Amino acid sequence: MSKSKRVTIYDIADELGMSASYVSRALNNHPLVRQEIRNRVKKKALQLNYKYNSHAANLRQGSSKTIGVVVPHIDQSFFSGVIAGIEEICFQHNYGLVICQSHESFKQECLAVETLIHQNVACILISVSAETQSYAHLESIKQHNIDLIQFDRCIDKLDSYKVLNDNKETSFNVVNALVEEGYKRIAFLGGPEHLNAFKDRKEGYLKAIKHAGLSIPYNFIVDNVLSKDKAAQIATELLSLKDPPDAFLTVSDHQSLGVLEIANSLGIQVPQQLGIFGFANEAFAEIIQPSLSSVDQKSKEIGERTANLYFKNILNRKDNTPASSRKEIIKCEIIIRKSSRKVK
Amino acid sequence: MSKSKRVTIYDIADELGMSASYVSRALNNHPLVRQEIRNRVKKKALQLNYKYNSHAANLRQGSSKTIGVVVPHIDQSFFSGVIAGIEEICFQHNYGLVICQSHESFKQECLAVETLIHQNVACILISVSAETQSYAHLESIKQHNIDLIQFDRCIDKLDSYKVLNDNKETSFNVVNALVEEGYKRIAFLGGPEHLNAFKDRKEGYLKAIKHAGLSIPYNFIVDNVLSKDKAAQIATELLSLKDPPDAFLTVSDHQSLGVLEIANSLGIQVPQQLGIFGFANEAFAEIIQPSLSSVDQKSKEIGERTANLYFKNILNRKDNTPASSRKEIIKCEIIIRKSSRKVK
DNA sequence: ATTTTTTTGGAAACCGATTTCAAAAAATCT
DNA sequence: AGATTTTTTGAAATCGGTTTCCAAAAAAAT
Repeated sequence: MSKSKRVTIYDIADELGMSASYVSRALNNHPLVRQEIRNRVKKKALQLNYKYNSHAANLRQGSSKTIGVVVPHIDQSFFSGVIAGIEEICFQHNYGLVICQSHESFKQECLAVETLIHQNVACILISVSAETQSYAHLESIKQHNIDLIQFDRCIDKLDSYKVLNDNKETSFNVVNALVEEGYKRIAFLGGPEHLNAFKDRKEGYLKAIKHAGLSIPYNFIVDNVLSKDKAAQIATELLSLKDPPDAFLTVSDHQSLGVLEIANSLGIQVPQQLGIFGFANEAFAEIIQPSLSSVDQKSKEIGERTANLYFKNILNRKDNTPASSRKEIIKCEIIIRKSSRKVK
Repeated sequence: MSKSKRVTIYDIADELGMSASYVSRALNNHPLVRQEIRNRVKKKALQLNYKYNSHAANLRQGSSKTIGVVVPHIDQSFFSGVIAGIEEICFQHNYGLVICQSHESFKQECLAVETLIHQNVACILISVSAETQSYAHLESIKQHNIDLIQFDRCIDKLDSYKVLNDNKETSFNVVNALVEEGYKRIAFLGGPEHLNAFKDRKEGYLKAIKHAGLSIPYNFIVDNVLSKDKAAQIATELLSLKDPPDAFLTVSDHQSLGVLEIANSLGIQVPQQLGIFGFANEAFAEIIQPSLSSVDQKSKEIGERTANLYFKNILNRKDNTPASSRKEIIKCEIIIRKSSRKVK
């Protein structure tokens, strides 16, 4: 009795002297089966330690109650926050969750998508890798009758629901806040421009600069310096100019940290002489001295909204939403801390 | 031609005028099929946009190339690190990964385990919830021929592979390091004692105290104060004693942060008057001022080792390792920063 | 008492890949 | 050439729920 075979509905059927089809219906609360029988069957199932076999059901039904997620890295706080949100919603709907990392590699992203197609997931939620420029692999998802939702990092040209932060507006508002504090020479440290989130943050910045009528030297605007070290290097250069910036807006908190460290080492007072504003509201932002102003991207909410989009707008509904309105914008929260608060 | 049916091996077989069974073998590089035919079949598969159906294969084979993971929270840095490690190894072996959160709830943990059994995963990797005391649900996993590996938070009595940090030794060594720095009145802020990780850290602390021959007032040792706020509260009490502690060892960096903030507000110099040592090496540990000494738990390595245990020791092997040696210990790395370095 | 409707239940096909078993084809050996 | 071995190839069963279609039984209506 060691290699016990799996208990199936046939075993239950035998024990109760009925047919497997009836057992199936009973277990699924089918209206054609009386409550009394449902109870009897369920009791027996429990007694025999029966476990439903998803694969069998999925094979027959052609779809699985599973959602696939592809992110660049699970262990980045933004993405793990999103995933936590997705998981919660899926759990509520009794859906499973399969998670893949692309490691920012286009090739691995394609592989992940393949795997999810094989698994016959109902829907794929994806935030594309930094390398991803083409999207045949995403088109292929739809060809296989699998729904697709993009979040955070989206391919614009691809027709799908998209869940995004209001990066441009937020960036615009942040600059306005800096201007109100009295900062005038605001530098910008950006990320790779082909990712919409970073592009939008830059656009918002530029718009606000224009709106405020400030004149910013061209070399105050630097793209593609996403790491702390690169940011520190640029900060060193800019802060040793004759007319240095009096504030930095960066697209990540790590960049801001780099700037802050350089300011400290150069004896520049933050926020009095230099304002610093980050993005992402990492755990350390409120902890460091001076505390770092930043932008909360509401990662968990992004996850929840993304997953809900599937359950509310796509599932059980012919989705004829016009392409134009297939965007959900999650408002960021601007958190002003000490690093950008010059006036009391 | 809208609701196109899924392309199967039968379609490929038809097109090539051979049987489905042969196609299956060709796609799987079965030795009985010539390379030439394999190529031809694969080419046609690509051409028809054929996608393998995992469910069909899983149903037939009775096992899926999928691993299930259950953790309390995905978005805690330790666990997201572990998961990143697991994912990497699974990806290498072309295994899928299904991730569930227990949210520290016993009930949700049971549900998650159920789901994974339904999915017929090959193996479940689990770090139990804080609520989990009984383990019938974990026994049930084994009854269903699914392998089980515990990591970090383990039920000792349950027979399974276990992957753990050397919490006790590390804690012992940390206290020794504090003693060497000249700290003598070392307080301990612990976590819930029914979780082995926290229990072990306390034991290591006690052992080191004994070993160093220090006498510590009983009220310097406080259990179950895992949050920053609780730790801050206790620190306030202890630091206002006539003979306060001159160092704190805590079981998390958040606790240490609480202690640090209180020390700052009381005007107590860290590390000169008070040494602080955390656990987990959160991102903020090296960033705050003074930088926080902490313990790197090597979360990613835990994930890798846990997953590898399945692929190397369990899969394709009658696992007759004696229960005693079914433990993998991952050595922590002690990172001494400013908060505990009194002497230069 | 007969017909119609409703309820209750089961037989069998189905989903798609795998695998066993055996037959057909090719190659090798008398 | 015929017999034997080896290599290719395929038919059919299988995994376990789901679902369609149909039949029998019970209840209601005529």
